[in-house]
Amino acid sequence: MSVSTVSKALSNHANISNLTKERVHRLAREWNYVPNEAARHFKQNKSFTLGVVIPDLIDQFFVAAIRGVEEIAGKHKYQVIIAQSHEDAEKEEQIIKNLISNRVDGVIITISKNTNKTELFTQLEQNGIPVVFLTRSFGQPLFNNVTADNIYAGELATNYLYQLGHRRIAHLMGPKTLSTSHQRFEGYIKGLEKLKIGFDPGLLREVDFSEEQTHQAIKELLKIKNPPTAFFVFKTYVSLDAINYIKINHPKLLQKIDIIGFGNLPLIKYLDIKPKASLEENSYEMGLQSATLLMKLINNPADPGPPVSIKIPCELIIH
Amino acid sequence: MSVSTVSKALSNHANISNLTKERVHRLAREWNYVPNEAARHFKQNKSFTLGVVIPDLIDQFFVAAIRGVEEIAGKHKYQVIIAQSHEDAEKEEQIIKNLISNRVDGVIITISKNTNKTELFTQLEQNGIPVVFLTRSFGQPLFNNVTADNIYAGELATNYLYQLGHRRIAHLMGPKTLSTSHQRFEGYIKGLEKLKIGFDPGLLREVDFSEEQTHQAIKELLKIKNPPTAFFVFKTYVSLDAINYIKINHPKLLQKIDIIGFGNLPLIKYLDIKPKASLEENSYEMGLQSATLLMKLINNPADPGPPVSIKIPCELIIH
DNA sequence: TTGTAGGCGTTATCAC
DNA sequence: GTGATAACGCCTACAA
Repeated sequence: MSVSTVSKALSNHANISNLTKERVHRLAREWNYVPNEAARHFKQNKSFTLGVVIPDLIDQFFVAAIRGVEEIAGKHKYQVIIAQSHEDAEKEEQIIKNLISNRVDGVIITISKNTNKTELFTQLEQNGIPVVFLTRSFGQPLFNNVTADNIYAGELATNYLYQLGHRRIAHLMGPKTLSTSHQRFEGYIKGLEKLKIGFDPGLLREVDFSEEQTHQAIKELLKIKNPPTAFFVFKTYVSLDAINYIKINHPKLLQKIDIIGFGNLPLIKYLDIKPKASLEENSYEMGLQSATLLMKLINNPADPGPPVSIKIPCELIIH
Repeated sequence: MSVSTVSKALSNHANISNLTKERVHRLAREWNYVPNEAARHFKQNKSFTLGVVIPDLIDQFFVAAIRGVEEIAGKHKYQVIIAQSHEDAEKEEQIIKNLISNRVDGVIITISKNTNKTELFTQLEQNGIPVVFLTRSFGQPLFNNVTADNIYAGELATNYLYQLGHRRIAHLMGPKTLSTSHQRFEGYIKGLEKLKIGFDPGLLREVDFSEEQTHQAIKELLKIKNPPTAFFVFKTYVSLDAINYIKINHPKLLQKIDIIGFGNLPLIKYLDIKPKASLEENSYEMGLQSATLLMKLINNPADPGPPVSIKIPCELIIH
């Protein structure tokens, strides 16, 4: 029996008789034959692999999102390679180059907070490797992206804090490089406007996710003349550092201050002093959607069309 | 210029003149040439990839260990593929078969709590794919493994609880399938013996890491005639569920009960009611060591030698 | 120092 | 329904 017959039999080609197929499959099992995927990839010029590039696995947001990606990838018999940039743009560049070398069929990426060049990503697309931006994206030019409905969620949070009686609501904004930061800030502003509270620039601080900077921001904000009684925070990990700071330095304020951040993380259930509420970003869903979109792009390479933007709604979870 | 000349030039082969090398490298850069790793892997029958199979990325222990693996892999220009079994032995089997198909050069695995067959792993080794077991392992037959010094750490914990005045020290043991569970239990027993407190089987419960089972175990233990005042727990995630249960159902006991578990997780810093202490497993170090061992095995396929066991010491971190 | 040829495992194409 | 063959891109032994 020839190699080609065997190959066809194994892939259940229509031209092969059932008898032959059965015999081949039986022997393959008997001899523990394992097809060499490397050869297959090489021949087909496909790797059946998705690259996922994220800042850090310690962030439970990404863990949930990856679960969603794996779910979809598995259904398409695709593998997933996970790589962490550790919020370092250079490391990220290196990872992407590696993914190109390895001819991944598509990339899902949450860019690092320091990433400011779009060239690498256009280069990926020019190499026929579609890219989907997850949660963080650039402003322009637009790439395919799946993001939370940040603006609306920002309004939601601001509004809820107002309902709780707060009139001095501060915002800890994310790094300026991220579109996400601007969107969440925009939601905050919109919320304030609708509530007829003016925006006080004195209540705004930018944070880089480091514990020190968060502590510094809270310290400064609590020192101003008419200090905030509530904080709308870029993400829950930052909220936790904020709470820790207040707990230690202003324990009496703890009861009076309310904090809301993005990310309804599993670890919250272990906390005793919880944020007042969290914005559930549905990160698993975001993973599902970005992988679904990516698979679509991979399977229709001819017609990429204009960049797609998918917005996932957030919910306010009160703790 | 021929293909082979170019190939040699790119890999800085000795036989190529410097002039040629320079010219080739320059053009490669200019034309954005990226070598096709798939072809290379195929030809060399190597993938320059390590497979890492772990139960779940939500567990910060594994995230730190992976960081260590990536560190070493990167130094050897190896890629890392991460896959999660979600503590499901079948899913794990599927993952490993996939890794074999993809001809990974080596595997680091933390087996699921339900894994009881060793065949797959001998099969991997028979396929020339070395395996290193991380933290969890089988009793016999022995495979290469990197584990915490569980027995000594168990003694350490038991002893510390005794120093705090406790005489009724319960143990929440991990699943019986895991060698780790037995080792930690052994340490507990040894500790008790050295302290001249007899082992009371009534103070032992097995947990499967689910919240319900942990709650049930604590519930039962607090109901017995002479209930425990301290708990030595298989891992910190279980400790947290235990603390939550006590907090809700026996708030008055909270001050009197001390809990120690394996795993000095980053999330502990956000907790207000912390475990009394945690055993620092040095998971990053464990990742480093297992990857180093694996790279050694990959690079010396001729002489595998007897299975290697590496023990990483633990420290008791008091919160 | 450079070029030639063969082969790695799989699949698509075409001939039988 | 089955078999022969070429081709994918890279590497390497050997020839020139």
